[in-house]
Amino acid sequence: MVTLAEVARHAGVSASTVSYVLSGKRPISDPTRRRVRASIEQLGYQPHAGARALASSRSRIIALMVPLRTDMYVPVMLEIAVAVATAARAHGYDVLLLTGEEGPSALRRVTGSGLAEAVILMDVQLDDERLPVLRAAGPPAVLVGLPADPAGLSCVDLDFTAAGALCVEHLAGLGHREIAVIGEAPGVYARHTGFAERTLRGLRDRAAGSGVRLLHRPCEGGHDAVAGVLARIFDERPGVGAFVVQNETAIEPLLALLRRTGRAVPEDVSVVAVCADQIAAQASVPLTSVAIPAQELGRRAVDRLVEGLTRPDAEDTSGVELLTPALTVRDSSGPPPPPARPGNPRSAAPPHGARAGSHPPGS
Amino acid sequence: MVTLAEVARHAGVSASTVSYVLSGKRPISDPTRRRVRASIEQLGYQPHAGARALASSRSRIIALMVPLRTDMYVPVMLEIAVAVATAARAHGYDVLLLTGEEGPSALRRVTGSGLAEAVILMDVQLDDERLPVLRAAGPPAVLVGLPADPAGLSCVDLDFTAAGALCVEHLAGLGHREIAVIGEAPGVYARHTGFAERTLRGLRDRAAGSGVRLLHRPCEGGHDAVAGVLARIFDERPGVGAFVVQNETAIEPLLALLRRTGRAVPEDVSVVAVCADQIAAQASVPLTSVAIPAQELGRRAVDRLVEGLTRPDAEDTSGVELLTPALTVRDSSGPPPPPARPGNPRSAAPPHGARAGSHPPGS
DNA sequence: AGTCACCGTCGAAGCGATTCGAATCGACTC
DNA sequence: GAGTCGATTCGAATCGCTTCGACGGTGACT
Repeated sequence: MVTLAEVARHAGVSASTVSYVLSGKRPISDPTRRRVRASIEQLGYQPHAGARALASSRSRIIALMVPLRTDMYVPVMLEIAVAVATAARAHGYDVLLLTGEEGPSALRRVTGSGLAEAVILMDVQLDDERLPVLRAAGPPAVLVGLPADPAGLSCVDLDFTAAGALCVEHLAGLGHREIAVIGEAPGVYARHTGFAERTLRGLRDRAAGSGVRLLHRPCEGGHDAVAGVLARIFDERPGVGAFVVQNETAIEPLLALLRRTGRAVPEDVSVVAVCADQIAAQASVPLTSVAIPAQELGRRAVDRLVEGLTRPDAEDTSGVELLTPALTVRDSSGPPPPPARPGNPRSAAPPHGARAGSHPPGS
Repeated sequence: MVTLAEVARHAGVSASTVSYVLSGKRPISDPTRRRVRASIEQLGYQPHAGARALASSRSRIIALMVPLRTDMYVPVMLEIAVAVATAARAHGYDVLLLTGEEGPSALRRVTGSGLAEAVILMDVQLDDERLPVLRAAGPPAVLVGLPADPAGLSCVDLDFTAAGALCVEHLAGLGHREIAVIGEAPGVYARHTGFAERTLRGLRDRAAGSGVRLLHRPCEGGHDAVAGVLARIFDERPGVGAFVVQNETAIEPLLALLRRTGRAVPEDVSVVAVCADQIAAQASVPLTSVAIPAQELGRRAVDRLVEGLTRPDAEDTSGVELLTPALTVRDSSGPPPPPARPGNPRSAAPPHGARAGSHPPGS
């Protein structure tokens, strides 16, 4: 392995000079710098990470803690993780992957050993057990998500409340007055995961303000679960004309079930989703949706962290940053069908018909 | 920050003694060890990662390179990544997250700087540009996936050839003689991603050996693409009675389209998938499937790596390890329908019928 | 011409562990 | 009773880099 000293000898300067060429912390004359650069290139020198971390007490590593349970929002999680890694590299940092399994102690470990300078936490619970650790010995940290009490913490998240409001607004604007919400699995609410509850609040508040009736049902993933929930919804509220879905695994089952029961989307029923753009666009009916800006979330988290790391004077990096949601109109939302009139049997409850289609699809 | 020296002073021993207590590389008397342990505990000592890496030239970090494009197999990717992180921790290693973006140079960087001791590569192409780097200056590495020429490399993967064979075997055993394969996006084959081609080979070989006609069609994700592919398949081979799907985004669209065209699964058409178990189980028809053992893959990769790292004498850690696939029978596969006879209009081409269903689902 | 800044570079002192040879202390052998 | 051996523990060197104070030289200013 090539060391700083060898580079120095090769370039005919002292080790410290090479170091300063690399860090730019002191002025080095142009010819010298050129010479050193050439030697570095020629010898293929790479500074030793450990030695560097030891001497400077800066590891240039950010720890990223992803939840262990991969039962939720998986594509978004990975997208955020990749965005974090990419953004971190752009700032010269590397990313250490931590799973939730070790819990709060993992934070102490990587932080206390100087392995990581800072941490990014994903999938934050309203009352997260990792927060006390952060507030106490607090390594610099950014949460992706919003806990119940964000005081003193730095958080980035989508404004899910606004996202919920946006959905209702869109549907109400089209004329809908009865909306059903198909939510995340009950467990998600039980864990008090912030985004789910905030979305719900946004939905409810805006519904109340717009004279819209709202029905919310948590829902496990999978076809059968969705079928059950859907049946109950139509049972309780036969007049429901629009759905808001915040559960990636419920989307296709929902669309399939609507189709099978003869409800056309968007002619008979509108559907709006809160999910990754790609999923919305690829659904069997391209869905009007509020996207979860995974890339942006990851990038912002890193940017905030790095800013706090490089300028420790500006202590005001804490605080909550909520990204403004955007609703993309696709093919799944439209005005409610006209009220039932003679000769038009299909309004709230579509007609019963045979179940089978005939020719091959697309023909 | 607490240092080794402070612990030593507190325990009344020398620094080296503390070090040996920690590493166990030399015998330490019981009372001393106890005393040192107590001091460590009391002071909350944590060894400095950088210093340790410098002195021992072992960073206890494994780099994990995930592909940048997150357009494929996302859930599996994340599951493997998490499994790798978990397994690595069990061996006392941490995991550094690298994206494919930086390409081969990222390998040189983390490896040359001593940041990571070894690497795990995911999403390996048949002719991967990262392989030369590995073969040349070769840091210890394990590939998850199988390149064209695995000579001198350590690889772990599912035996996709066997997986393909297993699918055909299962369907042929049920009596099917015409099978259509809905594959990954054309781009995946164009990139020569090993697993896709190997699965295909397994399918074809076994089909040839079992007197089964096979039709393979790559397929983009999303409803429309699947519709097009499906139409072409039925056009060319009206007698197709079974599908093998290796494309997570095509599964639900396929099921939906089959339903819509009046083909019941498994009565009229059988479907077998190669995908994550969870997806197969949660599909609108629980799918008979060959699972991709993500956890196992991640764990094996780490185990191999750690073994090679701790016992450098046994140089035989290279070589290919293919996990044996297992087929789980669920609800989507069954014998083909009896040949058409008078009064039974539905055989290869189901009857044309009205499109709408009537009552709410589940009622 | 002498002094003062200042620029560019050097030398040396750490950073906090690991590791190897050597020292210490009883116990035991001859 | 001196020498030896084994079990422990200590001291010092080392890993490769950063950083701070110091030093020589040049140009400006008086």
